[in-house]
Amino acid sequence: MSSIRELARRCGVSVATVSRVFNTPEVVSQQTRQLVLGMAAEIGYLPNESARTLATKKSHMVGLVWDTDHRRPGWRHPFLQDILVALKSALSTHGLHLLMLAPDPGAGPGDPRRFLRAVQRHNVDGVVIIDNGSRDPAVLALVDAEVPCVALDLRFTGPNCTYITSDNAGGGRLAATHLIERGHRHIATITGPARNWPAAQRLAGFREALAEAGIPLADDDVVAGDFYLDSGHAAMTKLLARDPRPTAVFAAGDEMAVGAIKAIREAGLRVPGDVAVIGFDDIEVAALIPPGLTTVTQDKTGFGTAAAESLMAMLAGTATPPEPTTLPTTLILRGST
Amino acid sequence: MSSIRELARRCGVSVATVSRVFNTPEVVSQQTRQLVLGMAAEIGYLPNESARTLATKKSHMVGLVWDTDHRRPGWRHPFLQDILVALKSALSTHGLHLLMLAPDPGAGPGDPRRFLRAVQRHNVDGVVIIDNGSRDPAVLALVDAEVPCVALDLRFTGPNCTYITSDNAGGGRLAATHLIERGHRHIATITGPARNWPAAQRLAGFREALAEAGIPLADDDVVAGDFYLDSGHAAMTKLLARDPRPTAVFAAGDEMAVGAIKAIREAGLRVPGDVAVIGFDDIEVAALIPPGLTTVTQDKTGFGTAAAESLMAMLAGTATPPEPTTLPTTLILRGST
DNA sequence: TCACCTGATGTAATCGGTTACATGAAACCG
DNA sequence: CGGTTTCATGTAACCGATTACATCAGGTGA
Repeated sequence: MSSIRELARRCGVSVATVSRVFNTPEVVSQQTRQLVLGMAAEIGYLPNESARTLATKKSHMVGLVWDTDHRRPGWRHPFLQDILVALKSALSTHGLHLLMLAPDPGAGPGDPRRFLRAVQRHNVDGVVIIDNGSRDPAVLALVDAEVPCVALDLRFTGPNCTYITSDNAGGGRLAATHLIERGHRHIATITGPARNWPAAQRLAGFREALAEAGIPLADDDVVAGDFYLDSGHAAMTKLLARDPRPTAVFAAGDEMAVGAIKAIREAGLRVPGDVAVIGFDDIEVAALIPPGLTTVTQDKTGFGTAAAESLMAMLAGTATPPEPTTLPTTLILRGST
Repeated sequence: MSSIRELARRCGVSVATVSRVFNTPEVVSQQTRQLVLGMAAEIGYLPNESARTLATKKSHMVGLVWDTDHRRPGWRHPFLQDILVALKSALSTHGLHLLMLAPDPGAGPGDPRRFLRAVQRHNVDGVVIIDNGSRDPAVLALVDAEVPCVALDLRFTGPNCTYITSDNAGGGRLAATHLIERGHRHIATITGPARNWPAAQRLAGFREALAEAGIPLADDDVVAGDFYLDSGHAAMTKLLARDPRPTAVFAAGDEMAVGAIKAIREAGLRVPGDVAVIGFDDIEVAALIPPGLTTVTQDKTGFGTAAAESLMAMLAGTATPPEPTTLPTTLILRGST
């Protein structure tokens, strides 16, 4: 691989001039610029990023901390996967590469600095966190560090940290309103884990809209799941045992909604005839299962672009991190309501 | 950030000794090692990877080239997403980080070297290609380069390139055998694009097994799709118009299988009563749609670990790339057959 | 004519590591 | 006891860029 010295020698100029051609072309004369560029193309010269990073401390890489908790395989969650790939393309348009970080080999498996160390070693310009809500100390260590940091679908803040979430409350409200408009008056909900913030917000919005419409929500009509299929099935089974049974259910996640539909069918009932179901997330299955799951969609592409933009703002060197971004949610009508 | 010189000064040793403590600890005396390690922990010293890479030309990063063709958004395919995350964790266990490469900013959008350039600039130790089969020149440029390279679910070979695929022919055979055992004698298939190698292999295996059982396969019972849902629906519609109509269908991808099921239902027929359906891939939906899709599963985790191992072998410096890996496929029984 | 500015370029220190080679002390051996 | 190993460590060149500062030629204005 040819170095900058080699290129400089061939052009009969100094290394400084070559460097300027690539970094501040406007201070180099037309003539020299052409010469250097031409020769660079000819011998296939490419600046070495490691050397640049060493000198400038900017790596043009964003570190991704993903799925830190191996006991809860968040990586299987299609929603998070969609966000990941959206993030990658958004960063690409800014010329940033995404480094999926392995924990630092010098740190033990439980070391709270295992990701922070990896971040520091690699001189990444910023960090994005995608995780399924486990309050892993290794993640919190990042949030408190001085590296610019953006958390996706998690409410983390810090001196250099902001976050992106959907308008979960608005989405919950959307779901309730839709069911009310469809004429339902006895509506139950399958919510997420109590300590999960997005889940709590969805429930809060849902509650508000019901209250505004003067529709009561009994405690027994609120059942918690864990966002995965089986919990939705179990919760729905419980709800079907109620008397009178609810005519509609809002599940705070699509997988749980699918589980609920399964339970309803197994009870010999029909969707949406006997019980209407609305979900949240709009993952791929939502469109594929019959009769099609009506759901509140989250803007996965928006997560990616918002994260990239927040990061760019912080890289530009603002004093305080940008405000958290809240992405609008919208209703997707399908056959289940 | 404290440097190696700072640490050496504090310990009263030379930088060479400190470097040895981290790279070849066995040549350093117990005593000094303890001293250096202790002081390193105290002042929070971490070796700078950019500097190491500059000196050693090993970055401990694997470049990922993902979804090069924006007209065909392969990133939406759940199967590829599953492979991606499996790859990430497999590499983690080897202490390798995964760098999702953006095209080199110095190259135009159509430049066939836009990924190769990014690879070279960043000194990545190897490259993994995950792509939806578009024969993008920018991908082929990588395959022909001297950087170790592994292609996933693509049949690419080169001087330093090997690939991982499933036993697609075996999977096709599995599907056929299963349907035959279930008593079907008129079996159709929805295959993938003609030029797609995995699709062709699945079809070949399927054909063989039918032939061995003495069951004919009419040309009209073979319809091509493009792996996406709608094409499966369209293909099935065509097949249902046949007289007599097939009693079972093998779809070479789960999304197409789901589309087929939809078409069958819309025609007022039942799965598996009137038409049995078997898919390929085992994506998430397969388990979620009623009645559950019987399918041939690909080992996504296996893709990740095999890729990591092939890469490790090449990094160890073998003369020739390792043989391509073929991962076994297995039958997953669910309700659709 | 001289002092001064401007624009293009060069010199050399620096970023933070690795490593070939040199050094020196202690151990070993006949 | 002199010579040879062996072990632990140090010295300094090097990896490939960036950039503060110096230099120098040509142009400007008084």
